[in-house]
Amino acid sequence: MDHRRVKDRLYAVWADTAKALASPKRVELLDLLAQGERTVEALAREAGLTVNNTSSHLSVLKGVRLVESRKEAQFAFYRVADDAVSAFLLHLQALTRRRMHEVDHLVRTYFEERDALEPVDRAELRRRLRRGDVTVIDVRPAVEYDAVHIAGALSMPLERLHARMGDLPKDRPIVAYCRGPYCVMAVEAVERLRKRGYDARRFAEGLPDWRLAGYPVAEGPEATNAVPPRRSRTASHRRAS
Amino acid sequence: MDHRRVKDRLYAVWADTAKALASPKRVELLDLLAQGERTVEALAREAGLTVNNTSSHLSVLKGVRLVESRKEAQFAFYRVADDAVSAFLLHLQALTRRRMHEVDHLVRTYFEERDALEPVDRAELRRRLRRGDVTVIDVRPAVEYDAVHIAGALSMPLERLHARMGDLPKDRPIVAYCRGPYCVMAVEAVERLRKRGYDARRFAEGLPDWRLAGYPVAEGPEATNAVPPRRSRTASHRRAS
DNA sequence: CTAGTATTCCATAACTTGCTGGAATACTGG
DNA sequence: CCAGTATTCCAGCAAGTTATGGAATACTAG
Repeated sequence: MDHRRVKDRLYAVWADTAKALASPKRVELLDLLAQGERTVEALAREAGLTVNNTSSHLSVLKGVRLVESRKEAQFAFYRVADDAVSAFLLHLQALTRRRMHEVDHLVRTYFEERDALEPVDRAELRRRLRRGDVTVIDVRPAVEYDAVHIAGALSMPLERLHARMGDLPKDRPIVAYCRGPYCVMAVEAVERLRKRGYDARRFAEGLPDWRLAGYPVAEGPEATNAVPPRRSRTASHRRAS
Repeated sequence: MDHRRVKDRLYAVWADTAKALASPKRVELLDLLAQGERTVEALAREAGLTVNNTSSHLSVLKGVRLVESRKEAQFAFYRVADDAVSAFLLHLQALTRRRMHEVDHLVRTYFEERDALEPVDRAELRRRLRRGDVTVIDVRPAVEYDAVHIAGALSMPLERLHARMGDLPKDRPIVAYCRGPYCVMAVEAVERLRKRGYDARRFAEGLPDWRLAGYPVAEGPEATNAVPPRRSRTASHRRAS
């Protein structure tokens, strides 16, 4: 058996996986898919791509088994193939953190503003959620909330924040979260809430981090009475699929 | 602040990291560096590249901070920038495992042979090493042993295995390890040992996995008396640098 | 069956990357 | 200071990748 040939194949296959992530738009698509499954057209719209192009990026991701698809009527729904894929994306982001700070002025200033919003870490958020002395809001689009959300969180998509802000109690702190540590939505939400006098902070990470840590999540739409619950609801711990 | 611009920058930076791993040869170089620092020329030789080419691949890896270098006399020594990088490489390999099986005939048959060698997992190896009822041999080149090795292991590079085989006791099991789960050296060693009647098995992973799990490692050359120690030697647990 | 829609497939053009060989740089050992 | 060695830099070519727009496919609704 020729060891050199085996080695070359191994490295080639690993590099193929990396190659699939070597395009900004594909990373963006995966990042979106980490929030829940979506159609090609939805992905195209959110990532600012043509449908053609999106389709071809998706087929690259599918080729290396990072995503899977199912067909329903005329729609193709894509999703990440495995929790390991979402976890891998988080590793990639963590690995790049240091360089991000050094390299990019635009991003650096954004980070600095972000840090002024007193991020709450995972353990603290969980503690406070258990004690019930915090209102947690999910500012991602409603479809993403419906797919999975932090158990006990209210759905308050950024675009409807203004309208629903009145529902929020002013006498206890609010924590907003969105897609991940680099997602801009929670930052935006916290800024707006603070302007209105709320005691708002942002969750330092996002839904995928929370879920992959095995912390309680729930599925489905928000209960009709939109009053902040005293205690967190049913916790469905799930471990990788 | 323009969120779309920030997003594009973020995804671009992440993709750049992935891009650095999108070449088989660069993955191979990183994989080698995960075993310890090396000069450009040594890397070129082991990966089967010209020095020119190696240098340019290394500068790509350095550009995204996956590796660092230091200059000593006329030699440039490269090393992995951080334990997180080695860990990331392991994730990449794990992520690709399923596809590896499906896709590649050459590799698949190799895997099948490998599994016949009754791999020992990390926890079991540690248990037996503690009890002292196993001889662990490191079959990587001596330089890699000197850089870091499993505490209590003997250095028995593949090319010198034949000569030193007599030193090994026949009355207890031998476990061979090398660079990682996909490294060919331990397989080779176990095959040869079995032919000579030794009770040999291979460690399912490799040195980086062991070290990153926080299990005891040691540095420096082997003690002069090459007799298998009854108990494992000093254990230096280290956590990321 | 027809019109319409969602998606994928394909050919093309602009661009990027990897490899090669030659030249430049920087250090060592006399 | 000189010859030799290790490494990096650079120009040029071959190969591969991305985005685009048009065509093909497959399904739904009527």
